[in-house]
Amino acid sequence: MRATQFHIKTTKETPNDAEIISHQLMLRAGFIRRLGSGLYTLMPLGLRVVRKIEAIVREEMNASGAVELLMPSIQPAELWQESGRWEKFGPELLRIKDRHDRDYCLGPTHEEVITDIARRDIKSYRQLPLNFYQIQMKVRDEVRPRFGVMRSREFIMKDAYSFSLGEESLQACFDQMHIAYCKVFDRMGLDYRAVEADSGSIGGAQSREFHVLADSGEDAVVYATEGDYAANIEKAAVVSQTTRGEASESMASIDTPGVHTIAELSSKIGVAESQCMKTLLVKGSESPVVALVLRGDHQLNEIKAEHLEEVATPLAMADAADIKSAANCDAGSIGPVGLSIPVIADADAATMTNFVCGANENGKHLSGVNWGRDLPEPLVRDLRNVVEGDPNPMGTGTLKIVRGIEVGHIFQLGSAYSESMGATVLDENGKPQIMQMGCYGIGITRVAAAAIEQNNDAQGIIWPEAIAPFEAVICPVNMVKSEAVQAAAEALYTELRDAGVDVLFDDRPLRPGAMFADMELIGIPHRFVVSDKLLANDEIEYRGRRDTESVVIKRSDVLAKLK
RNA sequence: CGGGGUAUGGCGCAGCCUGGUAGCGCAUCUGCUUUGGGAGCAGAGGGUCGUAGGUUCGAAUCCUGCUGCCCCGACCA
Repeated sequence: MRATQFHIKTTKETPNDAEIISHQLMLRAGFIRRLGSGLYTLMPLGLRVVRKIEAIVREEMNASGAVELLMPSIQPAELWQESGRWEKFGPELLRIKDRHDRDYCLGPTHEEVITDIARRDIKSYRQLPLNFYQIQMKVRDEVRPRFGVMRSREFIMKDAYSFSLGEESLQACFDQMHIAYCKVFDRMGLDYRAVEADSGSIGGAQSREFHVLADSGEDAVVYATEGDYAANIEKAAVVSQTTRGEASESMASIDTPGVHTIAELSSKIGVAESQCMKTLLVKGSESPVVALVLRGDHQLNEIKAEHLEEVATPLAMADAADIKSAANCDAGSIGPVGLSIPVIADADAATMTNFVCGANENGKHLSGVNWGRDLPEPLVRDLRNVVEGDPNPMGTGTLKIVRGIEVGHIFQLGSAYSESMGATVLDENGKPQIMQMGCYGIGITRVAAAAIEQNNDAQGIIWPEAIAPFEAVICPVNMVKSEAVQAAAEALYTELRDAGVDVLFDDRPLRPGAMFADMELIGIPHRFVVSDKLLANDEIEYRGRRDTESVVIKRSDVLAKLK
């Protein structure tokens, strides 16, 4: 590709509304252009990157035996009503009406459509297992789009759906996707982890997320210092090792006017946060509200809480009126003593002695409180997020926490959709069986952003070679004045193209400094400079994007640099 | 959904407080010079100041409504 026939539009200034580095660089280097909140045009450079990511994904999906198709992005409401998600999905589902006033949505995912196809086309166990995939635009009306294509309202996703007879076959499909995903991210040269994840409201089955590690990641990923345990913090189990000591203080009331948070309480009365008790009221499934009790320095894990049968799904905090009627005080003064609602304590909270908690009276707290003596023993559950240093649930080492960007998710759906939508096949006995499904996603556009988060410097982007918009660039110095440089650059361009290199020939009449700066911002992995001075010795200058110095090589050694 | 901010040429901003002919940098175009790290000089084009009202002799500026966008919060006891 010749730069004069392409479209390169870079800017020195950082757009004011881009917060993270990948967003800033993608805008500055001209990979994306914002159209509206969470809506981006993929400019020619950006589209090249996306196409390379897609190609790798497509190759590995095909190699795994999956079959590509393409489903509509507009989906009739009837299908979603059938699966029950028309009501469940919430405001993220962008709903539209057509001219006949019929309801549709813009697909945020395609389980309903693929299940509809499967139930029509797949009639016999002999056709199974089968794995369909597509690479397509998804639409989610995000509460708050941000970080450019990292969390946008329209994005490209590869989604695959497997159909199996029996759980063993489902597990095999799942394992195969796990392997395929590792190959995909390995080929892209990304630093990633496959972690255990919560399976969401559908529940039960296996679920793995693939996270690219980066400080700007929106998720917390937990891994063990020894062994290969890794999990999303939403999922990571706490193995409590503490045991309860003896009660040594008597319960007393203390005045705490204006104290509403654990931090305020801790500093006001000079007691460590870990000695305070945090009491949260949430909507219950049977009783109107349920109390969740945690050590003051621990954080509630909402996913774990939501999975409790006593707690309403989805998790909802009690409102002011609920709190008033259940605890007879306002938020900030609640405590577990004397409550007549179910009290569920985190395992670590349940081993506390002589703790401080709200008195269920505004402006008062209680100190020296002890389970069993001052209030009934609670139900004990794992309610909190793990913290660094917690023991590995697998028994070896301790846990560390890093930030990750979720770029892939593989997930056993089981019969969640096939059952409600009647997707059955006849088994070898001629009996109808519900198909077992799996679903497997990769956020294509998000991978591009994640790769930049992980690979950049002060000059700009440093693309991993496999997904760079161009593998190499030819930079002629002062080509307008030198026919020799022009001829040599053209010859090199032809040679590289003939060798199958995806090369950009920067034939714009720019000064060298401007050209180099552009190419470094754009992040092309290999640069070849052609100049009169070098040509005199039959030489070319080479510089890898990560290199700090250029090297002069023989003209004949150019191709070797790309191996 | 709650709070805050913001809207001025393609981009980034000043001007607004204290009303009086709309300005700067980048980018763009022309010419000359320059040509190994985002060139210099000279010139040029480009803005219904988000939108609808109001106040005023006069509004980018003051007031009101609306809209877009951005940030924070929506894990808290």
